[in-house]
Amino acid sequence: MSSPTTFRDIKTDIMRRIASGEWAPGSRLPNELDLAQKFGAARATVNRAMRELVDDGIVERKRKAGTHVRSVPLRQIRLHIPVVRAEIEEQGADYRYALLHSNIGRPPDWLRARLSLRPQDEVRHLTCIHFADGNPYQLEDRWINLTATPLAREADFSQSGPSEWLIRQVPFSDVEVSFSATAADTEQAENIGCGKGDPLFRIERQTSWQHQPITFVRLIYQRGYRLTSRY
Amino acid sequence: MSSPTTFRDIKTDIMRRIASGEWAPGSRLPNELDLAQKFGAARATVNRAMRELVDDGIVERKRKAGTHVRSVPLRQIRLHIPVVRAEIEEQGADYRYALLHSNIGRPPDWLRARLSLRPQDEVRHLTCIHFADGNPYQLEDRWINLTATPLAREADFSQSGPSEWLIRQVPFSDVEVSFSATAADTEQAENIGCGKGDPLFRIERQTSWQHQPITFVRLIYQRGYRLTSRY
DNA sequence: CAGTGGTCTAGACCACAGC
DNA sequence: CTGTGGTCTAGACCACTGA
Repeated sequence: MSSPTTFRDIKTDIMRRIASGEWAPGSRLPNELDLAQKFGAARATVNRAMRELVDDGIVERKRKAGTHVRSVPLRQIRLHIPVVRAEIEEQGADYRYALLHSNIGRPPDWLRARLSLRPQDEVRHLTCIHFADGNPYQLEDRWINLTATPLAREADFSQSGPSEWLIRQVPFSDVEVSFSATAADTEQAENIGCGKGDPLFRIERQTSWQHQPITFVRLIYQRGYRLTSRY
Repeated sequence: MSSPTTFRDIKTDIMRRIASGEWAPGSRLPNELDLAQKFGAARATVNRAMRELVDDGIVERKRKAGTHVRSVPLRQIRLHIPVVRAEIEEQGADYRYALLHSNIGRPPDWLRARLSLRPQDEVRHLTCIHFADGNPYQLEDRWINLTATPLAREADFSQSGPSEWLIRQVPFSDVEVSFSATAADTEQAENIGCGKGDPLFRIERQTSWQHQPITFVRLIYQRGYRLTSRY
């Protein structure tokens, strides 16, 4: 008697059949009960395999309609956005942080629109630099909604960055992130040590939690930075 | 009699306790059996909730050691890298494609090193433009390993791009992707219609399948492009 | 060695949505 | 209306790994 069929076996076999063309894009797979009999497994085991295939963007499922191979496989990656301190220390470099500027006030219009802030909301605005081995690595331009996180009004960001503080205050959040390229303006060029107009990699991220806007941040990386991921 | 506790209920409750500080970062959660009793659910239900929490980067689990709240929550996103045709058409714009250049030969050294190609391997090199409403949207610089995908030697890429062809030939793959900013060189500036030295968003992606290198591609986007995602 | 998570089974009820 | 996936249960065996 051989060991029982695992959900991994089933997943692999189904992927093989899809790759081989036996189950073409758009075609319908047998239902769970039939597959369970075919593989000699319980329906729950087949179900787990199928859920992972959905998760991987390989098939789509609908009640009654059944399971279909996606006609265009969904190209998706799991991107880990590193916390800058950890990223630098993992490279074996020395991490240092500096707060350039901090103030509290009414948000500018573009920010109010972007975060859907109300007229009475105040924000704390911070600009910081993160260094690796003494060289500028990342500029952080951070806005925190004080209505959502009132403790940020008095928090001390002179020794460590607002990211690390926020992640403790708000462990989960809904996030919208965007990646782009930008040209260094005069101030950025000076702070990060590159020429004016040099291409810099930029991440913008706004987070909210339970429909309340928390923070917006713009991260500018040193010249030549790459954000890399495998999947 | 109320309806049974769902894995979602359990997940939500655990997240609430973590957010409230009841289960602090680094602390150990009760084991599955205890949680199952506490929630009045089967162990399998608790297990599913916990597996999702692992997946979301909120907890870590090890046999015997138990389940611990991650001390630094893992910031990860699910990034959907759009197929350029779909991306353009979803914006309601007209998609057009042009092949600029195609040839077959030995790979340059940097590519051989990057993809771990063997001395006898040949590659097909293609450069293409993707247009949105007549404007250059993306430049594609594509290298295909002909040993892995011999059909690419004769394939016709004059009407549609190699991405769409490859995705049909190789539905799954292991991928390494990187995002960065680059300055437009003379040729890129001309092709994409921007100034030389302008900052451009770049994606580089190399894919393999079953330890065999398939392709390397460098995508350069029009000025001002943003890759955006929610999670 | 023993506690913990990893997984499978067989059966059940249910919700949704195509037919 | 009925087929299909979505989920829960109770129980079992096993594999890893920390104490």
